[in-house]
Amino acid sequence: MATQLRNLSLTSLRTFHAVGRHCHMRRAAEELHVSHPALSRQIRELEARLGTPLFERSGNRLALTAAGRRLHRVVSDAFAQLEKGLLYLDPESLSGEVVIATTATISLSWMLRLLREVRARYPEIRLRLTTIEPRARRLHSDIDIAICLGEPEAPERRVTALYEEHYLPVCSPQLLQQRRFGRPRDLLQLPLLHDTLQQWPSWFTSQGVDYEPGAGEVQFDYAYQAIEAARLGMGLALADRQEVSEDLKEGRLVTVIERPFTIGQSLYLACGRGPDLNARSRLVLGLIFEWLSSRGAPLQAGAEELQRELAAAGGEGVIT
Amino acid sequence: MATQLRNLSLTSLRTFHAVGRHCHMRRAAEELHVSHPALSRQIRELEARLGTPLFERSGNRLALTAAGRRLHRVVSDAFAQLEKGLLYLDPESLSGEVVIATTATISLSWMLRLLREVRARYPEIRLRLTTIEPRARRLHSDIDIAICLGEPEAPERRVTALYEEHYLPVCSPQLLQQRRFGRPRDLLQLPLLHDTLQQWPSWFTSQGVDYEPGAGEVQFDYAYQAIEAARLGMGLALADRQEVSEDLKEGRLVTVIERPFTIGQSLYLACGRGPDLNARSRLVLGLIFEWLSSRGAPLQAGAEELQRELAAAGGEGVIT
DNA sequence: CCCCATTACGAATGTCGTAACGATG
DNA sequence: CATCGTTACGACATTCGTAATGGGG
Repeated sequence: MATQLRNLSLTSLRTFHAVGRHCHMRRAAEELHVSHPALSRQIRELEARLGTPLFERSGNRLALTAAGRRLHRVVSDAFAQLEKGLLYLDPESLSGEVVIATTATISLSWMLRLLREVRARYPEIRLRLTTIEPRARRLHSDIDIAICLGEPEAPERRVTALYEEHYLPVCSPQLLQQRRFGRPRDLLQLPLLHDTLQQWPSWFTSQGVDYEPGAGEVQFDYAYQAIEAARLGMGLALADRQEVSEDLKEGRLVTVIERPFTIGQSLYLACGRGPDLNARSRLVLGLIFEWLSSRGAPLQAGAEELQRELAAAGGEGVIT
Repeated sequence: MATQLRNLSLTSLRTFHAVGRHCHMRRAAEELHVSHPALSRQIRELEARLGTPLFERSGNRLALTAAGRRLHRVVSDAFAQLEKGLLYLDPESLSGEVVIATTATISLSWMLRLLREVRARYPEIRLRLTTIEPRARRLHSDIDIAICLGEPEAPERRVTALYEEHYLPVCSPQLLQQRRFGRPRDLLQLPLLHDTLQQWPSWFTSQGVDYEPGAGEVQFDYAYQAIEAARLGMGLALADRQEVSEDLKEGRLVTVIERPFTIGQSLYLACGRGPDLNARSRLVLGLIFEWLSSRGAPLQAGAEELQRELAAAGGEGVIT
């Protein structure tokens, strides 16, 4: 059994790809622009190398064996992957700018890390990051991709809900030390860090606790400031899980108590429709989706649909 | 720009795979058992076909261009996939039995569906499903793979925690109708379905509600019986999210209220260690992990490690 | 002066197409 | 007897290896 790829002729795999798809030599030969006997010999050679029949010959009919089906699945996947990867090789088609707009909080929490990944893969793409206000409704026309908190008004663009924000109380592990906070009311022992969304009161209400301002509380304009303050051990911030996922993974922040809490606030993605979406933006979008899903963001149905469309149009590999 | 795979010689891709890895013709030639000039021409031909330089020649040094890095990533992934797929083609190495042991509830909730998938892919493998009690500590020696509720005592096996059970109140959508149950105590309006684990009282306690047996309650021995009763509209069952994921997806059951609740009960996987784990079992394990992760099971760290080991040893594609 | 990549040319290998064969329904 | 897959054989094309060339350090 030659299980090593190096012992195989890759042309025979390409042949097998076509023949396995049609299960019909004549048609496969037509597709490949070669004669039928050529295929027959390629297949036979491949089977000999593998030591396993790939087709069941019953009379004049061809049918894949179980091993054949397995190989065909693998070969099809691999070829599809190659085909997709070939789409965006040409630096010419990538040269140009992609303008990304998002809030200051998102840019600090994950967009910058993502852009580092984008640049490593596609250095030909010039990137520009524009900061917008959290509830911005209008988008400047030269923005290619926008990630907004709240639904923007952009009828000429494709607007997709990404995921609903899911807020967690987080703080520095030093601040928490060994203590455990089992009940929501225990959190009032620590200073709370607010931003203008003012979610702490509704969080306590949702947990059935009366909230009253306590000692050491600080009010910020933006969430990223409250999060940075939490990193510095200044108190408890209420942050979206996705926005602090890297902090949690790397231990700069810890969750204090696990309670599901949302205020119906969603992240929205706005991009050009079909032809208005250039190849560069499609690539960046593909990496955005890979980034979010590889980090467990609970993508909404519309977002997954867009992701599939992009993948079908030709995405690439996996962020490592 | 020839972005079509059919216009490329696949041997040139194989050559590129080696040369790109070494960035050194001489060493790559050694690996492929061919002469250096052969590689040089293959690469040059490939670049011509693609219309894009893949290597930057500065003096005598080779370095991948951005396009080259992208192509190399894609090609490496595709070849790795092929290589893995080739490992388990031979029906000979698969012929034999795999004995899987699990609880009655798990077998009905997802194991049978998974086995259908396994059989479709590897019909050469004979499958046997053995039912064990939820808290079984001892495993019969001819079991290849066991999925247990609670940690089994099996020092000679590799025992891995899969995920912690996460219980949800579920019922038939007909029973729920249009009503919404915002507070945990509202659930007492519906008849509760119990199994011997008796988790309803602790669920209510965890939600700060005093529980007292109400009208229409039914007590079963096993969880799968309570779940089936819930499907039939007999009342509310408390079921592990994973165990009812298919029911939720297909609308046979709906969640009544979302509250995180665990009782520290975990699913454990027991299988042979290294050499005791035959190829057949490895394949089945690979599909088990793909099944669970593609359905969003919150796998524990040890489980993901085992999954990676299996993938490295040679798994296959994705369950569709 | 050594190491490396590239080019040139004759040789070997592999692949292909045409034609004939065998089997099936 | 029409269709299909397989085998046989001569021709073509690609790829290879050896030897020679040209840059860099």
